[in-house]
Amino acid sequence: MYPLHLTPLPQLAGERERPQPPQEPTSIVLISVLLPRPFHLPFTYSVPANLERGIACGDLVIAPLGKQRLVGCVWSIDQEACEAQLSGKTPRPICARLVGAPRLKDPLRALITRLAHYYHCPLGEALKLALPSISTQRALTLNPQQETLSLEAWEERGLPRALWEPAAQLSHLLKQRPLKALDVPFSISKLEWAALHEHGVVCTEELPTLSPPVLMVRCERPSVISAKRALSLTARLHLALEKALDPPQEGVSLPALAAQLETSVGKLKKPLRALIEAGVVSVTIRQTCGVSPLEEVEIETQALPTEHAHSTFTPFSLTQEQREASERIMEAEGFEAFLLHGVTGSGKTEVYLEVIERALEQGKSALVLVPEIGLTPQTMRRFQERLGVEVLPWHSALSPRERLDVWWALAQPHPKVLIGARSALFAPLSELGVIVVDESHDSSYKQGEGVRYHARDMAVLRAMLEGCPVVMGSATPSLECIHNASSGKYVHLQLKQRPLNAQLPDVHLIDLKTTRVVSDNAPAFSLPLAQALSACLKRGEQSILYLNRRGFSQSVRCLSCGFIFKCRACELSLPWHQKTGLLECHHCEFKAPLPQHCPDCHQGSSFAPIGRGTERIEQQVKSLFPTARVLRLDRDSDLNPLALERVMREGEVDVLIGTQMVTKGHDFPNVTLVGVLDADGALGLPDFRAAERSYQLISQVSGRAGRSTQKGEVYLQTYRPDDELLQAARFHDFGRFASHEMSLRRAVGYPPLSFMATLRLEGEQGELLSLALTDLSKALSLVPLGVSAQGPNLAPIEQVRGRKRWIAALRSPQRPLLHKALDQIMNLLLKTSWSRSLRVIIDVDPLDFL
DNA sequence: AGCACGCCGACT
DNA sequence: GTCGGCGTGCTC
Repeated sequence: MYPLHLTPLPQLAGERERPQPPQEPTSIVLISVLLPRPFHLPFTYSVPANLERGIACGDLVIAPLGKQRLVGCVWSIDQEACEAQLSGKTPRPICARLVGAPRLKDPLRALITRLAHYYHCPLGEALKLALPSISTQRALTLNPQQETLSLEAWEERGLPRALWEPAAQLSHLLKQRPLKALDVPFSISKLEWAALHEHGVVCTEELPTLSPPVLMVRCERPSVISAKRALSLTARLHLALEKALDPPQEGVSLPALAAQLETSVGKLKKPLRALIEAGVVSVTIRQTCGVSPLEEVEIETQALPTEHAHSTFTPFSLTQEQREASERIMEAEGFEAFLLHGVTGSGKTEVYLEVIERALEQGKSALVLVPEIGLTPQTMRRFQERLGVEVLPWHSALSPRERLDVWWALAQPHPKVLIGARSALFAPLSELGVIVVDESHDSSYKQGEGVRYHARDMAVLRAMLEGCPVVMGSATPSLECIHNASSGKYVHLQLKQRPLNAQLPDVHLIDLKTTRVVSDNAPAFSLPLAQALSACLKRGEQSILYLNRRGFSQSVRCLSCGFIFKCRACELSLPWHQKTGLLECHHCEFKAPLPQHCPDCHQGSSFAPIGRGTERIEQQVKSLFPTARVLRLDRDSDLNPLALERVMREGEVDVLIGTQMVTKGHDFPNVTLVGVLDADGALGLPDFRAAERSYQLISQVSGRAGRSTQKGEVYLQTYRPDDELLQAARFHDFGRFASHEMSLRRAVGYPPLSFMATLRLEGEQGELLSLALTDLSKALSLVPLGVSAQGPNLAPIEQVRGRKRWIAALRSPQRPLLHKALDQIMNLLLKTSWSRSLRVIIDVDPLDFL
C-alpha cells in the first residue's frame, strides 16, 4: 500500500510561489497567517510535519485563535520574520490546510495589503473581503489533554466503567476528525454524554464548515483494470489517480478531480464508489473542513457548475467605433487603463465581449464588475451564449451554498468569466486577462459600510498588480475618470453613435414655474407631460416615470396647527405609505400608524399629505388614465426586480413608475417616453457631487427611451430650466456638463482636483461623545501643512436612530499628505480612553457627506 | 471581531 | 445569596 496523491491544482504558468519541481525549503516550522479579524498583523503558527509539504504563501489554512478555528491565509514563510513576530511566545500549530481550495496569489495578496493602507483599515479586515463567508458548526472534538489519558486515568477520574468502551471508541474516532454529535455511529444517552463531557473525554467546539472537504486518496493496489475498459470513467479515474503519484501531493478535491476528467462531480460519485468497493483506493476525509461526512460532500457538490454552454454566437458586425475601441484595448501589453465612454445604447457590451473573448483565447480569465442591480439573468445569458465558457455569477442574491460552490469552482485552472457586483473584485481568480467595470460611474461601486473601498479604483489597482488591462465603461463617467483620462492616466475611448443609427431621444424641459398643471387630480403632471403620456398610450407604446421618493407623501401635516410629522429618532420628515397605512422613517426602522389626534396640538384630527412619492404618482396616473396598466417599482413593491424585464418586454405594462431601480441597465425596446417628475430632486442636498449625480441619473433614465427603431421623448419637469446641467442634458452634451462642472470644482479645489477623506463619529449625546469631539478637534488642528481640515460638524442628517452624527473632512491636493494626516490623527485617537467604546469611521474618497 | 474575565443591580 | 449587565484586554 502506498499513498497516492493528486495535484488539485495543475501548475499554472507564471506561478512563482510554488516552483516546479517543488524545491521544498528544507523545513518549514513557522508560518505567519493573516486571519479575517481586525488585526493589523498576521500571527505566527507552527506547522505540523504532515502539513508541511509544499506549503506556500497564499495557501488557506485553518488556524486556532483562542477557542475559535478560523480560515486564514499564509502570509509569510520567512522563518526569521515569523520568529521575530512571535516575540517569545510559543506558537500554536495550525489545524489544517485547505487543499484544492482557491489560493490567494501574489497580486491578490498585494491588493489586500494596498487596500488596507489606502483605506486605513486593519489588514485582517481587508482579508475578509477575499474570503467567502464561512459558517461554523458545533462539533465534538477530542479533549486536548486526553492524549495523555489512559484507561487507568479515566478510572482514576471516576468515569463509570460502563463508559470506558464508548470513551475509547469516541477518542479513536475524534482523533481522525471532529464529529457532529448526531454522526456518532453508536447511541449514547444524554446522561452518558454529560458524563463524557464532565470527565474530559470530549469537548465541543465551533468549527468552520467549508465543504467540499478535501479527499485523501490512497491507492491500495496498482491498477488491475484492463486496457479494454480504458475508456470507462472508472478506469480513467483510476488512471488519473495513479498518474498523480508523481510528484506526490497532499490530496485532491472532488471538483479538481472532476475538472481533470472533464466531467461533473455528480458523475464521479459512482466510479469513485466502485473503486472504493473494489478496494483499489480508499478515500478518507482530511480534517480540513470541520464537520462534513462523505455523504454530505456527495450531495452538496452536485450543485457545482460544471456544464459548459456551447457557443451559439454568430459573428456580429461591430461598428467602426466599436472595432477601433476593442482593437485598441487588445493592443495593451500588460496593464493599461481604459475609459470606454459611450452614449447609452452605443454597444459598450459588444466591446467588452470582444475583449473578453480575446483573453479567453489566450487561456486567461476575465472579471466583469456590474452595479449591484445590473446582474440580471439576461446579462448572464448574454455572456454565456456569446463566450461559450463557464460564466460564473457572484452577487448578493447567491445563497451561502451557491457562493461556496462558485468559490470552489474558481480554484479550477481553466479560463473562466466571473460576473459580479463590487465584492467579486476580490475573487481568487488567477491568470486574469482583463477586468471590466461596467457603468463605472455607478455609486454602488463604493462600499457604504465597513471597509469603504471603491471597487472601480481597486479594479484599476488589481489590474495593475495582475498586469492586465482594465476597461471602465460609462455613458456619464465620473469626473474623477474624466480627469484621469485627460491627464493621460487612462486611455480615453469614445463611442459616439448608437448602432443601427438609433437616435437619441428628444429632451423637453418643462418649466414648472410657468407651465400649467394638467388637473387638480394630478398636480404632479404638467400639461405637456400628460399629453405626451396620453399620446404614448394611444400609440400602444410604453413609458417610464421617474421619481426618487418612495411612499405616498414626503410627510403629513396637521390641518389645524400645521405640525409636520417627523421621526423622533432621526428628526427628519416622516413619509406616509399608502400600502401599509403607516408613517415610515426611511433612515431607521420606525413605523407607526397615523394617530387619531395631532401629537402637537392634541386637537386636530384631519391630516393632509405633503410632497409626493411614487405611490401618489401611481394614483395620479390612474386617475388621469383609468384604463392604463400601471406598474410601480421601488423597494416597497412586491415585484421582483428581476421579473421586471419579462413583464415589460411582454407588454403587460403601459406605464412604469419607479425610483432609481427603473433607471439602470434595462433595455425595453417599446419604451418611447420617459418623464422625470422632479429633475431638481437631487440638487437640494448639501453635497458638491449633487449635480454630477443628477446629470448621471437624468442621462441614465433618458437613455431608457427609444432604444430601438422608434425615436424616444424625454420630459424633464423643473423649476430651473436654465440650469447648465439641464441645458447640457437637453442636448445630450456630457462634455459640456463635465467641463462646466470641472471648472466649478477647480474654483473651489474639490475632487477630482484634490483628495478628500472624512472622519465620522456617531453616538448618543453625552459626556463621552463631547470628550471624543474635543479630542477629534484637537487631532484635526495638528494636521500637517498642505492639508485642510474642516469640522467636526453635525452631519446634514443630524441624527439617526437617536444617535448624533458628526463629520469632519480632510482635503489636500496631494494624496500622500492626506494619508499622512489620516495616519497621524488615527494614532492620536487610538491612545484616547474612549477609542474602544466610540469608533471613528474613516472614509477615503467619500461619495457623500450625509 | 469574539470571547473571557471581572465587578455591580434585580431576581429565584 | 446568584444570574447577568457590559467595561477592559487579549488573541500567535
